[in-house]
Amino acid sequence: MARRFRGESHHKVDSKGRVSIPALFRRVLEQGDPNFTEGLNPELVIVYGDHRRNYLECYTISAIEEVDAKIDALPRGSMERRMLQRLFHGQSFPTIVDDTGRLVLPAKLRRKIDLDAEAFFIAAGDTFQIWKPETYESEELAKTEAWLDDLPEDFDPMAYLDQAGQD
Amino acid sequence: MARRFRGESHHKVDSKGRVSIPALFRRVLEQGDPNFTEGLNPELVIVYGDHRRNYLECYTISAIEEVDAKIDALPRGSMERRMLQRLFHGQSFPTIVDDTGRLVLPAKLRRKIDLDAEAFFIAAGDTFQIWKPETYESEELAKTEAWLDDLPEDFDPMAYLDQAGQD
DNA sequence: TTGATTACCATGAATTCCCATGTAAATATT
DNA sequence: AATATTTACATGGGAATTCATGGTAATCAA
Repeated sequence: MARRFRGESHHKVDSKGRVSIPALFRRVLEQGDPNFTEGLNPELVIVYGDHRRNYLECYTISAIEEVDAKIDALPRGSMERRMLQRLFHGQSFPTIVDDTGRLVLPAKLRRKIDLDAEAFFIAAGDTFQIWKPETYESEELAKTEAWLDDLPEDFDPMAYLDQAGQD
Repeated sequence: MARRFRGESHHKVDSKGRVSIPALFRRVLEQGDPNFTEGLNPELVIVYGDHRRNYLECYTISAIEEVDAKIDALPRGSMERRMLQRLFHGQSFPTIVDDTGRLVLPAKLRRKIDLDAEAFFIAAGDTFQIWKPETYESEELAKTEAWLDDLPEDFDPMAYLDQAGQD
């Protein structure tokens, strides 16, 4: 298993769409790019999805290559394959970290998630996500709260950990 | 695996059939043309298929060479071989990117997919497709919706990714 | 010779490149 | 331990380049 992203933070987005990538995430992007060498800048792929998705999901090169391999393994012409191709090949944007550790988000992507002066970064396993802070707060947190509310008062989410391997 | 096409975008088609190729796609076409050198323009092959296909599928030179090799490997005189030859050799159009990064689509090809003032480009695996925007939306998206409707409310298409390796 | 195709030139907008600065964090030095 | 130095980070600005698109002239084809 490759190195994981961890952490969350806020960063300014300037008028050209430039936004700093959390420094810790940069280290992971570097390790996840087979072509990366000291002095160079790592590449990555931003998957933005269809209108229902309101955040950007960022993949390291090796993470996206794993996905590509899985898609290639699906039968040609199958609906599953078409769907996943549309998402990962069509609705995505390949890019590279710049010399100052920033990402440039094209206007199209910013508009899609309604991003303006500030972006929220949060790790999610072997990818990380970029949200408009307000969206994240209202949408994601609300979802989590609602979910926790359905559980017994003293329920400990850690319980799920042990369940995981057994399915 | 060669560099993949990634992304989607809309471009104007002028009265002469000229249409800009997404800049990122051009880089892939360049890398996929064994004869390409700095200063030159890459070649590519557009497969348009029979009357049932309503989009154009564009191959890099190396991608089409792979296809050709596979066809050559089929037994002479076999139906499979004849079918594939008709599609890839007969119903296709070899061309070249022009100096300004555009493709010139002959009237015949435009008519075939009923293309007029605007074209939609979308990456799909190691090729990219050119659609009339309206066709793409109605046809592709409708198909998707119908398909999603058959699935459980909260189903995540991503689940197919994990399934993929196991079949 | 007339409609179509190809080659050249032009331009505004978007994107990339290069350089600059303040500040926080890490390391070295008395 | 306290202070000085260096290094890494986050952010900003302007110049240079690339892109998408349109137009006109030259070349073909029949």
